[in-house]
Amino acid sequence: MPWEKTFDLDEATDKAISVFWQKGYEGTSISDLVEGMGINKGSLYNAFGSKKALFDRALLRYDRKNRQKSLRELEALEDPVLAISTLFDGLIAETRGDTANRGCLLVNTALELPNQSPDVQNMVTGALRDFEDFFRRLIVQGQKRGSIPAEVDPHAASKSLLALVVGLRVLARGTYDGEELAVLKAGALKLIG
Amino acid sequence: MPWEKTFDLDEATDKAISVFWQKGYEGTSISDLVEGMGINKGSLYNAFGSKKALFDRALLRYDRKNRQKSLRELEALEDPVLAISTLFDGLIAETRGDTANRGCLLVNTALELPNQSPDVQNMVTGALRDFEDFFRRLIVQGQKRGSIPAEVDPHAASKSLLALVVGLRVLARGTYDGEELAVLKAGALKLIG
DNA sequence: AATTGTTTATAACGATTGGTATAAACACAG
DNA sequence: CTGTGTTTATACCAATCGTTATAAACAATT
Repeated sequence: MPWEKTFDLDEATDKAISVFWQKGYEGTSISDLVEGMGINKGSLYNAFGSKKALFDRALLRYDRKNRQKSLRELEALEDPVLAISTLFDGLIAETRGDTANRGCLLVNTALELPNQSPDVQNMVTGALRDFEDFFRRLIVQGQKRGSIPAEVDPHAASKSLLALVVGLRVLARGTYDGEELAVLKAGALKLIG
Repeated sequence: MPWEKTFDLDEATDKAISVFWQKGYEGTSISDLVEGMGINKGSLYNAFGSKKALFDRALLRYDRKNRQKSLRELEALEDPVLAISTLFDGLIAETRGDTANRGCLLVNTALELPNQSPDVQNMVTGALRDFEDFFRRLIVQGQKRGSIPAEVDPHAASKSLLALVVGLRVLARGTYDGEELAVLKAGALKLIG
């Protein structure tokens, strides 16, 4: 048995994420990927098969490492209002550090949805519905504990919060700066207060 | 003086809008435009100069015919809460009729902002800030008339409303259907109530 | 009918697209 | 040292990209 791979697939995927994130799927060429990932074109096709397959893998990994991880940590706070407040603080802090205005790969992809493959469509819609469920669970929990008024409709409020997050991500790509986005947190809290 | 043009520039631009709207700027090829606009490639370049120039013109016209027109009509209602309520009704009705999930050309472009030309960047950010100003004027007006509580912060609420609209437009591209988007109206009214 | 400028169709431009092929360089196992 | 299989570099593929050029068909004014 000879030599079993040399570069790390996940590391290479992380670099691919970075490229897709900046340029979008359509706007990214194989040359961009070869340059950004630091591997040869032959290795890329040998390891990942195609541009589309690489994007699928990159998007899946991005979602797991970012959205899923964050939501898990926030839910572990066991304090719904604090979780939502902290979520927005995090989004705003992330935007402040995002000098290239990359926004969120998931939301960027959500806007290209009709032109994406079914695999990608399912991943994106699944992630967004998962996000909405997260908000709904928090609201119900908060109402049980009395920190969120019973008049709040969990289904309506969770969808509104998701729309607010998505809107924030879009506006972060060049329209609003960190200071302007910060006021959206007040809007989020108003939706559950 | 000979023959002064045969096809209508604005009509042709409308058809170009339709193509860009469905496929995005990057995803639209000259062939797509020639086919969709029903004119020859030579005529296209003679009349519009370049793909980029055509997109500039298309985006400008789209904004004027849609966003600017709608906001003007809503402001003429002279009833801030009704105006915002009607705005969301309109967005939801538009989404229901949008079987191709085209969303909003302006928001679609806003998400591609960092990769767009300065002209386009300025047009998009200008339009979004104009949208925010529209909300702020309505809120101030509503507070004067007593239909909107004085505790509402016009600057924060107007930005939150804009984010909600933008989020709605993104989620309309394949994640939520008309019925699900309808609940966002309640969220908007809560932000000013 | 001659002039003028737009239309069309068609061909071509160089550059780039996503993807494949090839062969030498290389790293490990036996 | 000999396999085995990955890496690299390089060349290549047909197709498409945005754009320009050409020449015939056409519509209007003079």
